[in-house]
Amino acid sequence: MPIQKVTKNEIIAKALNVFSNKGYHNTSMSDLAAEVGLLKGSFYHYFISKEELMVQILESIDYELKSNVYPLAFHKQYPASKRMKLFLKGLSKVVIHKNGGCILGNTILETANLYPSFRHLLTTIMDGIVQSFANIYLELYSQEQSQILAQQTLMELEGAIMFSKLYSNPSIFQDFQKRMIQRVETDS
Amino acid sequence: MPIQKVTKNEIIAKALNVFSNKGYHNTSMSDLAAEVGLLKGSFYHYFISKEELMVQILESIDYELKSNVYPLAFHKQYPASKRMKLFLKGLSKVVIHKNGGCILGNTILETANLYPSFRHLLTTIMDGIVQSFANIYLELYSQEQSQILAQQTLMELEGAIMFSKLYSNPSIFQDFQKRMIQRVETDS
Amino acid sequence: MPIQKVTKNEIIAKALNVFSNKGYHNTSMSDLAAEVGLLKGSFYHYFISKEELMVQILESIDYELKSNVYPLAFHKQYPASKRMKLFLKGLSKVVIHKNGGCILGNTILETANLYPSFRHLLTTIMDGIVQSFANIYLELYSQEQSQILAQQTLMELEGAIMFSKLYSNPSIFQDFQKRMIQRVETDS
Amino acid sequence: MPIQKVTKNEIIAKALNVFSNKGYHNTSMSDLAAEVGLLKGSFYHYFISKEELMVQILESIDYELKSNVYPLAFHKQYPASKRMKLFLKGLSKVVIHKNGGCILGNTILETANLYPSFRHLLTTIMDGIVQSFANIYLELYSQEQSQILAQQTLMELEGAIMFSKLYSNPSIFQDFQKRMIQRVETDS
DNA sequence: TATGAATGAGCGTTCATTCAT
DNA sequence: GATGAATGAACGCTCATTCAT
Repeated sequence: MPIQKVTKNEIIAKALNVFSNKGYHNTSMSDLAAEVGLLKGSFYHYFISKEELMVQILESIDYELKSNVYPLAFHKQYPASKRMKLFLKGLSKVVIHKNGGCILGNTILETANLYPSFRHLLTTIMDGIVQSFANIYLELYSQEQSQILAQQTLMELEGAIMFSKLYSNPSIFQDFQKRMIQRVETDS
Repeated sequence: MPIQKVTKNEIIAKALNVFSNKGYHNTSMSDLAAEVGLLKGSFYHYFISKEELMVQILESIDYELKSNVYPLAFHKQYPASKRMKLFLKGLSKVVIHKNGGCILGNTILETANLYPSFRHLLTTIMDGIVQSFANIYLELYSQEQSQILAQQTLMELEGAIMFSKLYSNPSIFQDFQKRMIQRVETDS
Repeated sequence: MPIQKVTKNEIIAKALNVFSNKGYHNTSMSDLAAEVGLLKGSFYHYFISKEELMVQILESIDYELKSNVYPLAFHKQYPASKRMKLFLKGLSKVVIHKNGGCILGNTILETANLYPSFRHLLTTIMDGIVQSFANIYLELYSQEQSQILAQQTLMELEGAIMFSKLYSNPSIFQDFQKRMIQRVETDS
Repeated sequence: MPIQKVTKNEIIAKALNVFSNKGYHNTSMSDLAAEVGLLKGSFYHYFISKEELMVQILESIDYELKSNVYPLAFHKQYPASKRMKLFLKGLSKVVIHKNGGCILGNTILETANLYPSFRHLLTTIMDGIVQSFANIYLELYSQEQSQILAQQTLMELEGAIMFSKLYSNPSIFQDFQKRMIQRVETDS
């Protein structure tokens, strides 16, 4: 076998970081290649285009969430507050990158109108997150209320990350998390 | 005397629209010039750079909000719900563009880490909006609670616009507005 | 007015030469720019793409032939042999370039199946040349025979240029010309 | 022992087809590898370069013509017209590919000035074809006249193929064939 | 003020080729 | 013999910007 400097997954992980920090259009293939330690041209052995790379990043996020994060919201034995805490932690790990904000929010605002291939994946992921939140709320609220609360939660989450980024102040997002956990605490 | 084809304000208004729809990095000076009806070279008589143009756009937004929108939230005779309604309407007019979302949110996510000149203006504007919301909430809540609610409101607003854009569904943002108005309704 | 290093027509003339010598695909925009004394990027002020440049080259050939060459074949007072001689000379001047062969033949073989925009122009030009030959033959042959002979003549012309190029021997094409002139000589 | 996925001859046959359709410069090694079912890297076990591949294609054409096609023109018992018919048929089979035209004409126009290694082979082949035509004409014409007619025939053949390609009309080439056969028919 | 030619760097992508495995 | 990762140069083209006119 030939020398393998990197794996596809390593590229996806590193590219995700660069995109998070610089945005889709402001990230060049050179930036990505440099981050990975390849030449620009070599990048195309792994991904046929910049667009396809982003698609695969989003797919890997979708997979990661389905495998490891959504289940946290559906855990049978934990109370809502614990599930909320674990879910937010897991979600943050996959989707939020220091200083760069949330890859989902970033990508939605920058590209949703331009790349249908992105939009479809992004809606799938956002739907999945909302349903997970909704399941947590179901412990305390009606079906309908849970749905609404879940959507609001994700909206506020994206807003909170935006604020954190603008003010370079991570505690804004941490406060948001605490608020969400408290909301589902039943201190009987 | 030479012909003046456009005014600086006209350029700012049109450029704001283009940036809202295409994003900062994905908008070229050619795009802007074409929209305004100037040639690329002529553009530089009005704005020395793309960055400076965006700065002036943000400044004009700041000015517009201070002049015409924040006062709506401080109106002495109107009840909170009416002020909320008027304020949201005024804010949307200045800051939200059809399909393109909110220029503030877009610009924060795309550029806050890259252009300090943008960041300062954006914080000023976001602070102003939060304080306006807070003033509305003050009719019903404590100082501290109003502050928190105001920040949450703006977060959720940005999230709601993001959702509207992703799902191409303006009613998500309209529902958000209704929710905010109801929150401060005191139907005694 | 800004400094003008070159005119569009100069570019067309020089690009025609380069394309004739190197072929369409083997000619890079850098090659063309260098020939003209511009940077690659500057080229795009004159032609929006390589394809469009070739289109305009073909259009200028069509125009040149219509203006100055076809009329030679329709000259009322000259005998067929003189018209043939003048027409071949005029045609060669526009369409054949030393060592590079015939831009029409080259472009047909290399691109006719790839660029519909080229094909349409090429057929127009080839039709015009055939009709001119046919008009010369009409002095001695029937309508129908003239048509056939005209087409054969252009075929042989392209073949003769191909041979000249392959053997680096211009006299092959010159012999062809003599043969064509003799064919319409009426030595009464 | 390692698997041999293809033979050199198979590659040559398939590459000939691709080059015929797309031209030399517009055909990439990836195109060729894909057509053959090999990966790009594997290709270089068979041919050290794109140029060398084309050389071997031309050599194989030369060989094929010498083995199976030229003899048709020298057949002792057949009359000129039958030899012409068989020879044209045999020649077409080796050298002409549907839609793509004649590999010889294509390659001459595109590369004769660029690759001396091609030029030598191409002249050898063209000479061989001319001599075969000449031999057919010898039945009816003088040595000298046969030579001239033979060269003219090949020129017109290449021109006829060019026209067929430009107008996407194979009957132009078929008409040419009929004309050549009739020319040597002696209907006594 | 407006023009548009020119720049030089950079874009995303493809090229022919190499070579350790 | 076959692989496919890697190269480095080049591709066609666009970028933000400059400036003589």
